[in-house]
Amino acid sequence: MRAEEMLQTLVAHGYRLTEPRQALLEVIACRPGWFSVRELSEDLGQKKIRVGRATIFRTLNLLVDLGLLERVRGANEVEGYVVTGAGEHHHHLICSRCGRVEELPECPVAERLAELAAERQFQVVSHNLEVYGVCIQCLRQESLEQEK
Amino acid sequence: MRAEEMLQTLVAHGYRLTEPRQALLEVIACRPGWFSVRELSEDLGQKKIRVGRATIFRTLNLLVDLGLLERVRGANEVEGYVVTGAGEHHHHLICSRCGRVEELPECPVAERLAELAAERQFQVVSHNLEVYGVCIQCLRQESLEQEK
DNA sequence: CCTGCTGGTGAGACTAAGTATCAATTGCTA
DNA sequence: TAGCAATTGATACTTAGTCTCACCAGCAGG
Repeated sequence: MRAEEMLQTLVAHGYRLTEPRQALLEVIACRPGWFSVRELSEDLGQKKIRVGRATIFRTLNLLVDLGLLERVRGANEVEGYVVTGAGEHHHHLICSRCGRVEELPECPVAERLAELAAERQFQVVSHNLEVYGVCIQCLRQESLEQEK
Repeated sequence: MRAEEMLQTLVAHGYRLTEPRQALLEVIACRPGWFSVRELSEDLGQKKIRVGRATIFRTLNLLVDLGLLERVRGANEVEGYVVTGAGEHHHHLICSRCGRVEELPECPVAERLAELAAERQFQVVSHNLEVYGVCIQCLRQESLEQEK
């Protein structure tokens, strides 16, 4: 998702189009997959843009609320975020090697979960699925290295 | 799971049976469901038992490694832990009201996830599912309160 | 029962995420 | 272009979690 689009969404929800927000969105849009707040700060630092810590978190929360971002615990157990198309329900395949994130086109839980929850009379409000593994690119690279 | 059993597991794996570990396990065993480190510390404080921060985290990590505990992000987005029967694969229904945790008897993801991942040539190593909602007890209580 | 080796502990400093406060600033609208 | 409300940044704070290092205590072997 491009920075432009995210800005549009902000404006559409009545939020102001400020300098720090633009800077943040640009940096976020450049990140291919999962990122931590630390990485974000570093990116900003490299671009010589100063944005206060508080603003970073405020903006991240905003984006999460709007469904543009999602909080995801990375493979290394570190908290971070992932850009998501829009507010729809979805899950991710997270590569433990490169941190890249692929979106799952459908929810592999929905059906069976509904049944199980009904059995136990548990009212499901939401759920959260994170899948860890190795993506095809990293698998290939690995087998190349082993050939040497 | 009782504190005794957890101690047995520790010993069976060659770990020593120390004072702080016993104290921690007892407090953990008393917790019905999800708990944060903060709650744990408070419980220890109330019982007038002093255990160093480092030891708490060491022990928690140990228990996670042994599969007796699991790290779970609570409904309020706070990190915490949950006691799990043993090292097997399982998931949880987490009640956002009372924090109680029910174990799911089967994994509602396994089948469909395997298919989806195969399609995209992603090698799944592990996955993590957390389900949030309201448990039957809290639902009942709620409807009682509304009747008034 | 005692002793020593080694695993375990606690204090404390450190990293990092995330929140709260509040005065100063800046988008936007009229 | 003036003004108001939304936004910002500095700063201090909370909590999770790690690391180090000197000290301590389980437990095995005598």
